[in-house]
Amino acid sequence: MEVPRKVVSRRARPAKAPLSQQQIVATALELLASEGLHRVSLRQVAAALDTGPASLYVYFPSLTELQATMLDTALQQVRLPKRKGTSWQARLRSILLSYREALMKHPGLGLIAISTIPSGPSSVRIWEAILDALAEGGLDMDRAAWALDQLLLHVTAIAAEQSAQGTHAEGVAQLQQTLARISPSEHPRVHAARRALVSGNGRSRQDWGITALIEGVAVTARES
Amino acid sequence: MEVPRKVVSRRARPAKAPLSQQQIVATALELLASEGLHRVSLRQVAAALDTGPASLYVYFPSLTELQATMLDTALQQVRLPKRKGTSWQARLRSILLSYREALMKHPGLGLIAISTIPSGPSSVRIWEAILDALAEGGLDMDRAAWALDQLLLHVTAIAAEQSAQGTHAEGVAQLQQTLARISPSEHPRVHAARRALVSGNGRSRQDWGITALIEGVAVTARES
DNA sequence: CGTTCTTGACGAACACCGTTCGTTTGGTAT
DNA sequence: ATACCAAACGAACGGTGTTCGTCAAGAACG
Repeated sequence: MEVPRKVVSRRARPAKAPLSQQQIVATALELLASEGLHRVSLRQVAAALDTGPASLYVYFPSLTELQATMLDTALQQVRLPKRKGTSWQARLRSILLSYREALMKHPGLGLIAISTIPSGPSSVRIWEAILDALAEGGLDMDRAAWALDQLLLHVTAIAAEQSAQGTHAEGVAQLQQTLARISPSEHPRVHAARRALVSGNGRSRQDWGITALIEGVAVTARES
Repeated sequence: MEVPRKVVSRRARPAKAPLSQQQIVATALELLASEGLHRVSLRQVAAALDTGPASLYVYFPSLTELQATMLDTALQQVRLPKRKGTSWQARLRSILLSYREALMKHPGLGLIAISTIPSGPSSVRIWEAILDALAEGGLDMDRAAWALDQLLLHVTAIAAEQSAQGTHAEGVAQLQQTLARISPSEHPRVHAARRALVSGNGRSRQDWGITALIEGVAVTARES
Protein backbone atom coordinates (compact mmCIF):
# COMPACT_ATOMS: atom_id res chain seq x y z
CA MET A 1 0.00 0.00 0.00
CA GLU A 2 1.52 3.23 -1.11
CA VAL A 3 0.99 6.58 0.45
CA PRO A 4 0.06 9.25 -2.07
CA ARG A 5 2.74 11.82 -1.48
CA LYS A 6 1.63 14.81 -3.42
CA VAL A 7 -1.50 16.62 -2.31
CA VAL A 8 -4.16 17.65 -4.72
CA SER A 9 -2.88 20.23 -7.09
CA ARG A 10 -3.46 23.70 -5.84
CA ARG A 11 -5.38 24.23 -9.02
CA ALA A 12 -7.86 21.58 -8.00
CA ARG A 13 -9.38 23.88 -5.44
CA PRO A 14 -10.53 26.63 -7.75
CA ALA A 15 -9.43 29.83 -6.11
CA LYS A 16 -9.18 28.97 -2.44
CA ALA A 17 -10.85 31.41 -0.11
CA PRO A 18 -10.43 35.13 -0.23
CA LEU A 19 -10.66 34.95 3.60
CA SER A 20 -11.69 38.05 5.49
CA GLN A 21 -12.30 39.19 9.04
CA GLN A 22 -16.05 39.06 8.59
CA GLN A 23 -15.95 35.59 7.14
CA ILE A 24 -13.82 34.30 9.98
CA VAL A 25 -16.06 35.83 12.62
CA ALA A 26 -19.17 34.51 10.91
CA THR A 27 -17.74 31.02 10.74
CA ALA A 28 -16.67 31.16 14.36
CA LEU A 29 -20.11 32.28 15.50
CA GLU A 30 -21.69 29.57 13.43
CA LEU A 31 -19.43 27.01 15.02
CA LEU A 32 -20.22 28.41 18.44
CA ALA A 33 -23.94 28.06 17.86
CA SER A 34 -23.78 24.54 16.49
CA GLU A 35 -21.07 23.08 18.70
CA GLY A 36 -20.23 24.20 22.21
CA LEU A 37 -17.73 26.78 23.35
CA HIS A 38 -15.08 24.17 23.88
CA ARG A 39 -15.25 23.29 20.21
CA VAL A 40 -14.52 26.83 19.12
CA SER A 41 -10.77 26.81 19.01
CA LEU A 42 -8.49 28.57 16.62
CA ARG A 43 -7.74 25.29 14.95
CA GLN A 44 -11.35 24.26 14.61
CA VAL A 45 -12.31 27.58 13.09
CA ALA A 46 -9.39 27.31 10.71
CA ALA A 47 -10.41 23.78 9.83
CA ALA A 48 -13.95 24.93 9.12
CA LEU A 49 -12.45 27.42 6.70
CA ASP A 50 -10.36 24.67 5.15
CA THR A 51 -7.03 26.13 6.16
CA GLY A 52 -4.42 25.97 8.89
CA PRO A 53 -4.35 27.84 12.17
CA ALA A 54 -1.53 30.14 11.12
CA SER A 55 -3.67 31.72 8.43
CA LEU A 56 -5.97 33.39 10.90
CA TYR A 57 -3.14 35.34 12.45
CA VAL A 58 -3.12 37.59 9.42
CA TYR A 59 -6.47 38.99 10.53
CA PHE A 60 -6.39 38.61 14.31
CA PRO A 61 -3.34 38.99 16.52
CA SER A 62 -4.70 36.49 19.01
CA LEU A 63 -7.64 34.28 19.83
CA THR A 64 -8.73 36.78 22.46
CA GLU A 65 -9.08 39.45 19.82
CA LEU A 66 -11.14 37.15 17.65
CA GLN A 67 -13.44 36.45 20.56
CA ALA A 68 -13.80 40.15 21.27
CA THR A 69 -14.84 40.73 17.68
CA MET A 70 -17.29 37.85 17.86
CA LEU A 71 -18.78 39.42 20.96
CA ASP A 72 -19.14 42.82 19.37
CA THR A 73 -20.69 41.30 16.28
CA ALA A 74 -23.27 39.48 18.37
CA LEU A 75 -24.06 42.65 20.29
CA GLN A 76 -25.07 44.35 17.07
CA GLN A 77 -28.37 42.53 17.41
CA VAL A 78 -29.29 44.29 20.64
CA ARG A 79 -32.42 46.29 19.98
CA LEU A 80 -32.69 49.76 21.47
CA PRO A 81 -36.25 51.03 22.04
CA LYS A 82 -37.23 54.44 20.80
CA ARG A 83 -37.89 57.09 23.38
CA LYS A 84 -41.61 56.77 23.70
CA GLY A 85 -44.22 57.07 26.35
CA THR A 86 -42.79 54.20 28.36
CA SER A 87 -41.03 54.83 31.62
CA TRP A 88 -37.26 54.95 31.72
CA GLN A 89 -37.22 51.82 33.85
CA ALA A 90 -39.20 49.92 31.25
CA ARG A 91 -36.86 51.11 28.52
CA LEU A 92 -33.84 50.12 30.52
CA ARG A 93 -35.34 46.74 31.18
CA SER A 94 -36.03 46.12 27.54
CA ILE A 95 -32.45 46.98 26.59
CA LEU A 96 -31.04 44.64 29.17
CA LEU A 97 -33.35 41.82 28.18
CA SER A 98 -32.32 42.21 24.57
CA TYR A 99 -28.69 42.24 25.68
CA ARG A 100 -29.19 38.98 27.51
CA GLU A 101 -30.92 37.44 24.56
CA ALA A 102 -28.13 38.41 22.21
CA LEU A 103 -25.58 36.76 24.48
CA MET A 104 -27.63 33.65 24.99
CA LYS A 105 -28.24 33.13 21.32
CA HIS A 106 -24.74 31.75 21.10
CA PRO A 107 -24.08 29.65 24.19
CA GLY A 108 -20.61 30.33 25.46
CA LEU A 109 -20.55 33.96 24.51
CA GLY A 110 -21.42 34.87 28.06
CA LEU A 111 -18.18 33.43 29.36
CA ILE A 112 -16.25 35.37 26.76
CA ALA A 113 -18.07 38.55 27.71
CA ILE A 114 -17.19 38.31 31.37
CA SER A 115 -13.54 37.69 30.65
CA THR A 116 -13.12 40.70 28.41
CA ILE A 117 -14.27 44.28 28.65
CA PRO A 118 -16.53 44.84 25.64
CA SER A 119 -15.49 48.12 24.07
CA GLY A 120 -16.43 47.73 20.44
CA PRO A 121 -18.72 50.05 18.47
CA SER A 122 -21.82 48.01 19.30
CA SER A 123 -21.11 48.46 22.98
CA VAL A 124 -20.79 52.21 22.71
CA ARG A 125 -24.17 52.38 21.03
CA ILE A 126 -25.71 50.41 23.88
CA TRP A 127 -23.99 52.51 26.51
CA GLU A 128 -25.45 55.64 25.02
CA ALA A 129 -28.97 54.27 25.23
CA ILE A 130 -28.55 53.07 28.79
CA LEU A 131 -27.02 56.33 29.96
CA ASP A 132 -29.86 58.16 28.31
CA ALA A 133 -32.42 56.16 30.24
CA LEU A 134 -30.53 56.63 33.48
CA ALA A 135 -30.31 60.38 32.93
CA GLU A 136 -34.04 60.52 32.50
CA GLY A 137 -34.26 58.66 35.78
CA GLY A 138 -32.51 61.53 37.47
CA LEU A 139 -29.14 59.95 38.14
CA ASP A 140 -26.17 62.21 38.00
CA MET A 141 -23.26 61.29 35.77
CA ASP A 142 -21.15 59.43 38.28
CA ARG A 143 -23.99 57.35 39.55
CA ALA A 144 -25.12 56.65 36.02
CA ALA A 145 -21.66 55.42 35.14
CA TRP A 146 -21.67 53.09 38.12
CA ALA A 147 -25.15 51.89 37.32
CA LEU A 148 -24.23 51.21 33.71
CA ASP A 149 -21.34 49.06 34.82
CA GLN A 150 -23.26 47.08 37.40
CA LEU A 151 -26.30 46.54 35.19
CA LEU A 152 -24.30 45.19 32.29
CA LEU A 153 -22.22 43.13 34.67
CA HIS A 154 -25.29 41.50 36.07
CA VAL A 155 -26.79 40.67 32.71
CA THR A 156 -23.48 39.34 31.50
CA ALA A 157 -23.19 37.18 34.59
CA ILE A 158 -26.61 35.71 33.90
CA ALA A 159 -25.53 34.76 30.41
CA ALA A 160 -22.21 33.41 31.62
CA GLU A 161 -23.82 31.24 34.25
CA GLN A 162 -26.16 29.76 31.73
CA SER A 163 -23.33 29.22 29.30
CA ALA A 164 -21.36 27.28 31.84
CA GLN A 165 -24.30 25.17 32.94
CA GLY A 166 -25.17 24.39 29.41
CA THR A 167 -21.69 23.16 28.78
CA HIS A 168 -21.57 20.61 31.56
CA ALA A 169 -24.87 20.08 33.26
CA GLU A 170 -23.41 17.67 35.76
CA GLY A 171 -23.02 20.51 38.22
CA VAL A 172 -26.79 20.79 38.45
CA ALA A 173 -27.02 17.15 39.46
CA GLN A 174 -24.36 17.81 42.07
CA LEU A 175 -26.45 20.65 43.46
CA GLN A 176 -29.59 18.55 43.60
CA GLN A 177 -27.73 15.85 45.45
CA THR A 178 -26.37 18.35 47.95
CA LEU A 179 -29.83 19.76 48.55
CA ALA A 180 -31.27 16.32 49.08
CA ARG A 181 -28.79 15.65 51.87
CA ILE A 182 -29.46 18.85 53.83
CA SER A 183 -30.08 18.25 57.50
CA PRO A 184 -33.32 19.98 58.57
CA SER A 185 -32.04 20.68 62.05
CA GLU A 186 -28.73 22.15 61.03
CA HIS A 187 -29.85 24.18 58.04
CA PRO A 188 -33.62 24.64 58.40
CA ARG A 189 -33.97 27.51 55.95
CA VAL A 190 -32.07 25.76 53.19
CA HIS A 191 -33.99 22.57 53.84
CA ALA A 192 -37.30 24.35 53.62
CA ALA A 193 -36.33 26.07 50.41
CA ARG A 194 -34.61 23.09 48.80
CA ARG A 195 -37.31 22.77 46.17
CA ALA A 196 -37.52 26.45 45.40
CA LEU A 197 -33.78 26.61 44.92
CA VAL A 198 -33.85 24.44 41.83
CA SER A 199 -37.31 25.23 40.56
CA GLY A 200 -38.15 27.56 37.73
CA ASN A 201 -36.70 27.62 34.30
CA GLY A 202 -34.32 30.35 35.32
CA ARG A 203 -35.91 32.78 32.93
CA SER A 204 -38.38 34.29 35.35
CA ARG A 205 -35.75 34.32 38.05
CA GLN A 206 -33.40 36.25 35.83
CA ASP A 207 -36.13 38.68 34.82
CA TRP A 208 -36.90 39.28 38.44
CA GLY A 209 -33.24 39.85 39.26
CA ILE A 210 -32.85 42.42 36.53
CA THR A 211 -36.00 44.20 37.63
CA ALA A 212 -34.84 44.21 41.23
CA LEU A 213 -31.50 45.72 40.31
CA ILE A 214 -33.18 48.45 38.26
CA GLU A 215 -35.50 49.12 41.16
CA GLY A 216 -32.53 49.44 43.47
CA VAL A 217 -30.86 51.84 41.11
CA ALA A 218 -34.03 53.92 40.97
CA VAL A 219 -34.25 54.04 44.75
CA THR A 220 -30.74 55.37 45.18
CA ALA A 221 -31.55 57.96 42.52
CA ARG A 222 -34.52 59.25 44.48
CA GLU A 223 -32.68 59.53 47.75
CA SER A 224 -29.59 61.17 46.38
CA MET B 1 28.88 13.56 26.06
CA GLU B 2 26.97 10.88 27.81
CA VAL B 3 23.44 11.11 29.01
CA PRO B 4 23.02 10.00 32.63
CA ARG B 5 20.43 7.31 32.29
CA LYS B 6 19.47 6.50 35.81
CA VAL B 7 17.67 9.11 37.89
CA VAL B 8 18.60 9.88 41.44
CA SER B 9 18.00 6.91 43.62
CA ARG B 10 14.52 6.95 44.99
CA ARG B 11 16.13 6.75 48.40
CA ALA B 12 17.71 10.14 47.86
CA ARG B 13 14.40 11.82 48.39
CA PRO B 14 13.75 10.73 51.95
CA ALA B 15 10.19 9.55 52.11
CA LYS B 16 8.48 11.39 49.29
CA ALA B 17 5.20 13.03 50.16
CA PRO B 18 2.30 11.39 51.88
CA LEU B 19 0.14 13.53 49.59
CA SER B 20 -3.43 14.28 50.58
CA GLN B 21 -6.43 16.15 49.30
CA GLN B 22 -5.87 18.98 51.71
CA GLN B 23 -2.25 19.32 50.80
CA ILE B 24 -3.04 19.42 47.11
CA VAL B 25 -5.73 22.04 47.57
CA ALA B 26 -3.49 24.14 49.79
CA THR B 27 -0.69 24.01 47.27
CA ALA B 28 -3.04 24.91 44.45
CA LEU B 29 -4.43 27.90 46.33
CA GLU B 30 -0.92 29.01 47.17
CA LEU B 31 0.02 28.80 43.54
CA LEU B 32 -3.13 30.67 42.58
CA ALA B 33 -2.28 33.50 44.94
CA SER B 34 1.33 33.83 43.89
CA GLU B 35 1.03 33.19 40.17
CA GLY B 36 -2.04 33.91 38.08
CA LEU B 37 -4.90 31.62 37.21
CA HIS B 38 -3.29 30.59 33.98
CA ARG B 39 -0.36 29.19 35.93
CA VAL B 40 -2.56 26.93 37.99
CA SER B 41 -2.68 23.85 35.84
CA LEU B 42 -2.74 20.27 36.89
CA ARG B 43 0.84 19.91 35.82
CA GLN B 44 2.03 22.99 37.64
CA VAL B 45 0.34 21.93 40.84
CA ALA B 46 1.84 18.49 40.48
CA ALA B 47 5.24 20.01 39.82
CA ALA B 48 4.93 22.15 42.94
CA LEU B 49 4.33 18.93 44.84
CA ASP B 50 7.35 17.36 43.17
CA THR B 51 5.41 14.72 41.32
CA GLY B 52 3.76 14.02 37.99
CA PRO B 53 0.27 14.95 36.86
CA ALA B 54 -1.04 11.42 37.04
CA SER B 55 -0.56 11.30 40.79
CA LEU B 56 -3.27 13.83 41.45
CA TYR B 57 -5.90 11.68 39.82
CA VAL B 58 -5.86 9.45 42.85
CA TYR B 59 -7.47 12.25 44.83
CA PHE B 60 -9.46 14.16 42.23
CA PRO B 61 -11.26 12.68 39.25
CA SER B 62 -10.70 15.85 37.21
CA LEU B 63 -9.29 19.32 37.31
CA THR B 64 -12.80 20.71 37.59
CA GLU B 65 -13.32 18.81 40.82
CA LEU B 66 -10.07 20.13 42.20
CA GLN B 67 -11.14 23.66 41.39
CA ALA B 68 -14.51 23.11 43.05
CA THR B 69 -12.75 21.98 46.20
CA MET B 70 -10.44 24.96 46.05
CA LEU B 71 -13.47 27.21 45.82
CA ASP B 72 -15.22 25.61 48.74
CA THR B 73 -12.08 25.81 50.82
CA ALA B 74 -11.74 29.51 50.11
CA LEU B 75 -15.39 30.08 50.99
CA GLN B 76 -14.75 28.72 54.46
CA GLN B 77 -13.34 32.12 55.27
CA VAL B 78 -16.62 33.92 54.70
CA ARG B 79 -17.68 35.45 58.00
CA LEU B 80 -21.33 35.30 58.98
CA PRO B 81 -22.52 38.03 61.38
CA LYS B 82 -24.44 37.06 64.46
CA ARG B 83 -28.06 38.08 64.59
CA LYS B 84 -27.78 41.33 66.43
CA GLY B 85 -29.51 44.66 66.49
CA THR B 86 -28.48 45.44 62.94
CA SER B 87 -31.01 45.46 60.16
CA TRP B 88 -31.38 42.44 57.90
CA GLN B 89 -30.12 44.49 54.97
CA ALA B 90 -26.95 45.37 56.81
CA ARG B 91 -26.41 41.74 57.74
CA LEU B 92 -26.96 40.64 54.18
CA ARG B 93 -24.56 43.28 52.96
CA SER B 94 -21.86 42.20 55.33
CA ILE B 95 -22.18 38.57 54.24
CA LEU B 96 -21.92 39.49 50.59
CA LEU B 97 -18.95 41.75 51.15
CA SER B 98 -17.16 38.99 53.00
CA TYR B 99 -18.04 36.63 50.16
CA ARG B 100 -16.50 38.99 47.67
CA GLU B 101 -13.41 39.39 49.76
CA ALA B 102 -12.93 35.65 50.05
CA LEU B 103 -13.10 35.28 46.30
CA MET B 104 -10.82 38.19 45.60
CA LYS B 105 -8.17 37.00 47.99
CA HIS B 106 -7.11 34.54 45.32
CA PRO B 107 -7.34 36.23 41.95
CA GLY B 108 -8.85 33.86 39.44
CA LEU B 109 -11.16 32.16 41.87
CA GLY B 110 -13.97 34.34 40.63
CA LEU B 111 -13.76 32.85 37.17
CA ILE B 112 -13.85 29.38 38.63
CA ALA B 113 -16.86 30.29 40.73
CA ILE B 114 -18.91 31.50 37.79
CA SER B 115 -18.17 28.39 35.75
CA THR B 116 -19.25 25.98 38.44
CA ILE B 117 -22.21 25.88 40.79
CA PRO B 118 -20.74 26.01 44.28
CA SER B 119 -22.47 23.34 46.31
CA GLY B 120 -19.94 22.40 48.95
CA PRO B 121 -20.50 22.50 52.69
CA SER B 122 -19.21 26.05 52.98
CA SER B 123 -21.80 27.20 50.51
CA VAL B 124 -24.66 25.60 52.38
CA ARG B 125 -23.60 27.41 55.51
CA ILE B 126 -23.66 30.70 53.66
CA TRP B 127 -27.00 29.97 52.04
CA GLU B 128 -28.55 29.40 55.42
CA ALA B 129 -27.37 32.75 56.69
CA ILE B 130 -28.58 34.60 53.62
CA LEU B 131 -31.97 32.91 53.62
CA ASP B 132 -32.30 33.78 57.27
CA ALA B 133 -31.72 37.44 56.59
CA LEU B 134 -34.12 37.40 53.66
CA ALA B 135 -36.80 35.75 55.77
CA GLU B 136 -36.47 38.49 58.31
CA GLY B 137 -36.92 40.90 55.46
CA GLY B 138 -40.32 39.42 54.82
CA LEU B 139 -39.63 37.55 51.60
CA ASP B 140 -41.52 34.35 51.07
CA MET B 141 -39.61 31.21 50.26
CA ASP B 142 -39.75 31.36 46.50
CA ARG B 143 -38.69 34.98 46.35
CA ALA B 144 -35.95 34.32 48.86
CA ALA B 145 -34.62 31.50 46.73
CA TRP B 146 -34.53 33.75 43.69
CA ALA B 147 -32.91 36.53 45.66
CA LEU B 148 -30.24 34.19 47.02
CA ASP B 149 -29.37 33.12 43.53
CA GLN B 150 -29.21 36.60 42.07
CA LEU B 151 -27.30 38.10 44.96
CA LEU B 152 -24.59 35.47 44.91
CA LEU B 153 -24.47 35.64 41.14
CA HIS B 154 -23.83 39.36 41.26
CA VAL B 155 -21.08 39.13 43.85
CA THR B 156 -19.48 36.29 41.95
CA ALA B 157 -19.61 38.31 38.77
CA ILE B 158 -17.84 41.18 40.48
CA ALA B 159 -15.05 38.86 41.54
CA ALA B 160 -14.87 37.24 38.13
CA GLU B 161 -14.64 40.55 36.35
CA GLN B 162 -11.82 41.65 38.58
CA SER B 163 -10.07 38.31 38.14
CA ALA B 164 -10.13 38.64 34.38
CA GLN B 165 -8.95 42.23 34.39
CA GLY B 166 -6.18 41.40 36.75
CA THR B 167 -5.00 38.66 34.45
CA HIS B 168 -4.60 40.79 31.36
CA ALA B 169 -5.00 44.47 32.02
CA GLU B 170 -4.61 45.36 28.39
CA GLY B 171 -8.40 45.35 28.04
CA VAL B 172 -8.56 48.41 30.28
CA ALA B 173 -6.23 50.28 27.97
CA GLN B 174 -8.44 49.26 25.08
CA LEU B 175 -11.44 50.72 26.88
CA GLN B 176 -9.65 53.98 27.61
CA GLN B 177 -8.70 54.28 23.99
CA THR B 178 -12.25 53.66 22.87
CA LEU B 179 -13.57 56.29 25.26
CA ALA B 180 -11.03 58.81 24.06
CA ARG B 181 -12.29 58.47 20.50
CA ILE B 182 -15.99 58.95 21.28
CA SER B 183 -17.65 61.49 19.04
CA PRO B 184 -19.50 64.09 21.18
CA SER B 185 -22.19 64.58 18.59
CA GLU B 186 -22.95 60.94 17.99
CA HIS B 187 -22.74 59.69 21.55
CA PRO B 188 -23.13 62.73 23.80
CA ARG B 189 -23.96 60.85 27.00
CA VAL B 190 -21.02 58.51 26.71
CA HIS B 191 -18.74 61.38 25.85
CA ALA B 192 -19.87 63.37 28.85
CA ALA B 193 -19.40 60.40 31.15
CA ARG B 194 -16.15 59.19 29.66
CA ARG B 195 -14.18 60.11 32.75
CA ALA B 196 -16.68 58.70 35.19
CA LEU B 197 -16.72 55.41 33.32
CA VAL B 198 -13.14 54.60 34.21
CA SER B 199 -12.85 56.49 37.48
CA GLY B 200 -12.94 54.95 40.89
CA ASN B 201 -11.03 52.01 42.18
CA GLY B 202 -13.98 49.78 41.50
CA ARG B 203 -14.40 49.06 45.17
CA SER B 204 -16.92 51.80 45.87
CA ARG B 205 -18.70 51.05 42.63
CA GLN B 206 -19.06 47.41 43.60
CA ASP B 207 -20.23 48.33 47.09
CA TRP B 208 -22.83 50.58 45.59
CA GLY B 209 -23.97 47.87 43.19
CA ILE B 210 -24.43 45.36 45.96
CA THR B 211 -26.34 47.87 48.03
CA ALA B 212 -28.55 48.75 45.11
CA LEU B 213 -29.41 45.13 44.46
CA ILE B 214 -30.26 44.55 48.12
CA GLU B 215 -32.41 47.65 48.03
CA GLY B 216 -34.20 46.35 44.97
CA VAL B 217 -34.82 43.04 46.67
CA ALA B 218 -36.22 44.86 49.67
CA VAL B 219 -38.56 46.90 47.51
CA THR B 220 -40.06 43.87 45.82
CA ALA B 221 -40.53 42.37 49.28
CA ARG B 222 -42.54 45.35 50.46
CA GLU B 223 -44.84 45.42 47.49
CA SER B 224 -45.49 41.71 47.34
C1' DC C 1 6.79 42.67 -21.36
C1' DG C 2 10.04 41.33 -17.63
C1' DT C 3 11.40 42.16 -12.96
C1' DT C 4 11.09 43.40 -8.27
C1' DC C 5 8.35 43.91 -4.10
C1' DT C 6 4.73 43.22 -1.00
C1' DT C 7 1.45 40.56 1.31
C1' DG C 8 -1.65 36.85 2.31
C1' DA C 9 -1.53 31.77 2.97
C1' DC C 10 0.30 27.99 5.31
C1' DG C 11 3.35 23.63 6.81
C1' DA C 12 5.96 22.58 10.55
C1' DA C 13 7.31 22.98 14.91
C1' DC C 14 7.33 24.49 20.02
C1' DA C 15 5.72 24.44 24.51
C1' DC C 16 2.00 23.70 26.82
C1' DC C 17 -2.57 21.45 28.41
C1' DG C 18 -5.99 17.46 30.68
C1' DT C 19 -6.40 12.76 30.78
C1' DT C 20 -5.47 7.58 30.44
C1' DC C 21 -2.91 3.27 30.69
C1' DG C 22 0.06 0.09 32.54
C1' DT C 23 3.63 -0.64 35.58
C1' DT C 24 6.22 -0.13 39.84
C1' DT C 25 6.49 0.07 44.72
C1' DG C 26 5.99 0.44 49.68
C1' DG C 27 3.31 -0.74 53.57
C1' DT C 28 0.09 -3.95 55.71
C1' DA C 29 -2.25 -8.20 56.60
C1' DT C 30 -1.85 -12.95 56.34
C1' DA D 1 8.30 -14.75 54.49
C1' DT D 2 4.53 -14.05 51.34
C1' DA D 3 0.63 -12.10 49.13
C1' DC D 4 -1.93 -8.43 48.42
C1' DC D 5 -3.48 -3.71 47.42
C1' DA D 6 -3.78 0.97 46.77
C1' DA D 7 -0.94 4.92 46.04
C1' DA D 8 2.54 6.81 42.92
C1' DC D 9 4.05 7.72 38.51
C1' DG D 10 6.53 7.40 33.54
C1' DA D 11 5.02 7.63 29.16
C1' DA D 12 2.05 8.59 25.82
C1' DC D 13 -2.29 10.51 23.25
C1' DG D 14 -4.77 14.02 21.32
C1' DG D 15 -5.70 18.50 21.86
C1' DT D 16 -4.47 23.75 22.50
C1' DG D 17 -2.39 28.85 21.16
C1' DT D 18 1.34 30.84 18.98
C1' DT D 19 5.71 31.60 16.09
C1' DC D 20 8.79 31.11 12.23
C1' DG D 21 10.28 30.61 7.70
C1' DT D 22 8.83 29.66 3.23
C1' DC D 23 5.94 30.00 -0.80
C1' DA D 24 2.95 31.87 -4.28
C1' DA D 25 0.26 35.33 -6.42
C1' DG D 26 -0.71 39.83 -7.53
C1' DA D 27 0.75 44.89 -7.86
C1' DA D 28 3.99 48.26 -9.03
C1' DC D 29 7.45 49.71 -11.74
C1' DG D 30 11.25 50.03 -15.27
